[in-house]
Amino acid sequence: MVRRDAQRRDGGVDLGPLPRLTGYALRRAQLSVFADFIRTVGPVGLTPAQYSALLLIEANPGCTQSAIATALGVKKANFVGLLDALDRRGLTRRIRSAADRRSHALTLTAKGEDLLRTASAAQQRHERRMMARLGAREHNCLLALLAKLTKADTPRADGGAVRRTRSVSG
Amino acid sequence: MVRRDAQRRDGGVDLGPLPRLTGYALRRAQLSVFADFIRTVGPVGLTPAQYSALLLIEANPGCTQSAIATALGVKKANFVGLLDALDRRGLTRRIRSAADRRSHALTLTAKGEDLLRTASAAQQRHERRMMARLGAREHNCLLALLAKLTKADTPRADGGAVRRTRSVSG
DNA sequence: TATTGTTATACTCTATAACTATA
DNA sequence: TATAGTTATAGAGTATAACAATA
Repeated sequence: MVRRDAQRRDGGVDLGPLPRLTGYALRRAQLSVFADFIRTVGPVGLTPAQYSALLLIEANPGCTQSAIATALGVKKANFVGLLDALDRRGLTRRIRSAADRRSHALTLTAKGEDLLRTASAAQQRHERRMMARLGAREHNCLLALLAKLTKADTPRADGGAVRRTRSVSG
Repeated sequence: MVRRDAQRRDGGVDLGPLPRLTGYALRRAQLSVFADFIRTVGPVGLTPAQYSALLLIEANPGCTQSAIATALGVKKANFVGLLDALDRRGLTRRIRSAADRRSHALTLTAKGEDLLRTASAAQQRHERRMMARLGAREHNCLLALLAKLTKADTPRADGGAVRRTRSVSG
């Protein structure tokens, strides 16, 4: 019963140890799930990043740009353009804070709330499809494992401070 | 016992339903795992993409560029630069195929095999650390779930053919 | 001095089209 | 006519530095 499991193939090529590497398996799964998300929620007019930004603004009305950006794991500098696009479409609004006039209080407009509702309906169809790939119990198990895997590290975006990550190019 | 689980916070902001979205949880976990990979294997001189390319070439000596690129889920056009970098460093070699003179047979050089061995030692330290975050049994479970989640879809890179994915910008 | 939002910039990834040389 | 490798290019995503306004 010696199962040759280093023999998994993809279009005729031996994948070797690749499918057993945690990072590689995560990357493939993530791309697969995002592809379905984009097919399902994309037609509403939102990318995954935009959808998650709207969700966070809805859950934290009046919150600051930096706070949302950090929670999303996005640099504040890169969050500006993302917000600009939502603002331009009249989905969100930036309001100068009275307490601290450097910062913006973010809110959804009525139009933003409407679109978010539509997007969330699509998102739920997507989510149900992902759950169907695994079954409810195993899907729940997956989410727990992913949270556990993430918890240990993940000091990302601006809030992260000291972590260096020095990219290796070439 | 009504657990308010829409109340998970990150630096003072309510994450709402975000942590329960499969795609979002996958993205965060993947970034966390890749960050550890880069810290551990990066100093050897390989990115995750380069490491996986070397693994595939080692497992399929003489294989064609398109075959490797497709198996990795990379467009053949984008694989050229990746291979160029490895070739320039003397880790891989492209040999014109005698049978079909359009294609290249890819192989590792002795230097490439050496570096891959060093990288794999580092990769195993990384992998053990990821396993330690979950425990051996649960880590195994995670890999099984990810494979199941990926299997259903994933028609990526050049081989994918008809799939469109139309990106949503703005 | 430090922080918020911003601009500018650069580097990586990814996607598409078009070319060449072979088939 | 189709395929393998290549080039060029454009779009996202992400990283850093620096600036104005405000604290």
